[in-house]
Amino acid sequence: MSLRMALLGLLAAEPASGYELTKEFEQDLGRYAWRAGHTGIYPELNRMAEDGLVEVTHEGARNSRTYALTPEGREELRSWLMEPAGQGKVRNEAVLRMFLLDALEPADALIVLNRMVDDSMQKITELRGIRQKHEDSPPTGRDALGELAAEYGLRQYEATHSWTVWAIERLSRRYGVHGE
Amino acid sequence: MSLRMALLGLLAAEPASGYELTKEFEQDLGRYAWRAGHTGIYPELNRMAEDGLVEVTHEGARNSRTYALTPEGREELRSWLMEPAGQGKVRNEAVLRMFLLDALEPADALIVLNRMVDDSMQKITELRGIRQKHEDSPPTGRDALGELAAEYGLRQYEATHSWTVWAIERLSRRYGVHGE
DNA sequence: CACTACATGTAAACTGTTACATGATTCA
DNA sequence: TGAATCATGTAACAGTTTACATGTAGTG
Repeated sequence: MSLRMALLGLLAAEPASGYELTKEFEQDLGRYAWRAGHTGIYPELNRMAEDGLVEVTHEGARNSRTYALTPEGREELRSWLMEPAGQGKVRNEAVLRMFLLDALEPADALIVLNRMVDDSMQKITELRGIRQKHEDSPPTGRDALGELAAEYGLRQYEATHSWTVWAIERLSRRYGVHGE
Repeated sequence: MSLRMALLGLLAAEPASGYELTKEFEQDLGRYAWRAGHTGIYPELNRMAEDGLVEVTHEGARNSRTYALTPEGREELRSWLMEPAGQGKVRNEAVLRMFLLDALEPADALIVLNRMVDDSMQKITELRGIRQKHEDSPPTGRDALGELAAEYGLRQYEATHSWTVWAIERLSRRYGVHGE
């Protein structure tokens, strides 16, 4: 159901083909929120068309079909977004790795943690650059989702970074291990 | 594969039965990292036993079986944790909802965002309480995973909270909508 | 003409969820 | 003894991923 909502959300911003939607999932959406590949997306678009949530508004070169929301599709998305969310499905491999770090020898855990510090710092720098670009020229249409995503991602990585630093301190408090 | 690693990680901290592991997934692990129910866990434990990664060390009342890691299991977990992580699988319904908020009318989006502010604030308070408890009596064994989780969750919700506040400001900048 | 990017699809395998099922032990 | 919790499982279904498959259009 969430894949369906993700597609409705993207199409709400602006009509698009399955191919374009697939690329969207390779960006921020797939990075922070929901992963999907073209083999899931194309059949789902067809089912959504059958269910009257989207319609083909244009057929272009190379057999491409541009989909747009129908009023029913827009309403379906709205009621999903408005309903109380509850816990929802969570599945994040990176976070799982963090939780299981205690299973490693302190020296090994430190290697992994240091790698995480570097990675998150790099992402933070990258996202601050993107934010600057957004400030210079505010994005519109589907790109506005990228603005939400960049701000979310930035805070996310800052949180991860701060956690990692804490975890390294915790390690050294416990075992007196010190990294560079 | 990630479910398998999650189980190995929990068993690395301390031997447990499928039932106990299931409850663990209902706590922080299922909340932030990886969701799983007993119907997935029991068959996976059996497969892992076949593969020599875990073994039954004790059979107790009510047909309960306590599993422990074998050396092979420990090595499997270690190499997974040490290998470079890449992007990994991400699937988070709550984040998806955030990204798609732009599809709503500003007034509706504001309702949802205000709900998010309240929710995240409540979680932050809750987790600060848990952290205080951990400081008073440092946890050991499998509970230490809860300490990692609580610290991670706290930073996570703080990031979410900060993002939501930003998103509300963004809305009012764009449309001049104001919430309470 | 070769290569890359565009554009869509199916089938099998794998993973995960929901519904159903069973029985043991503890506690009021 | 009835209810709650402990404890494990199977089967059908839903959802995802991987591998395979095909053809079009533009670029050097």
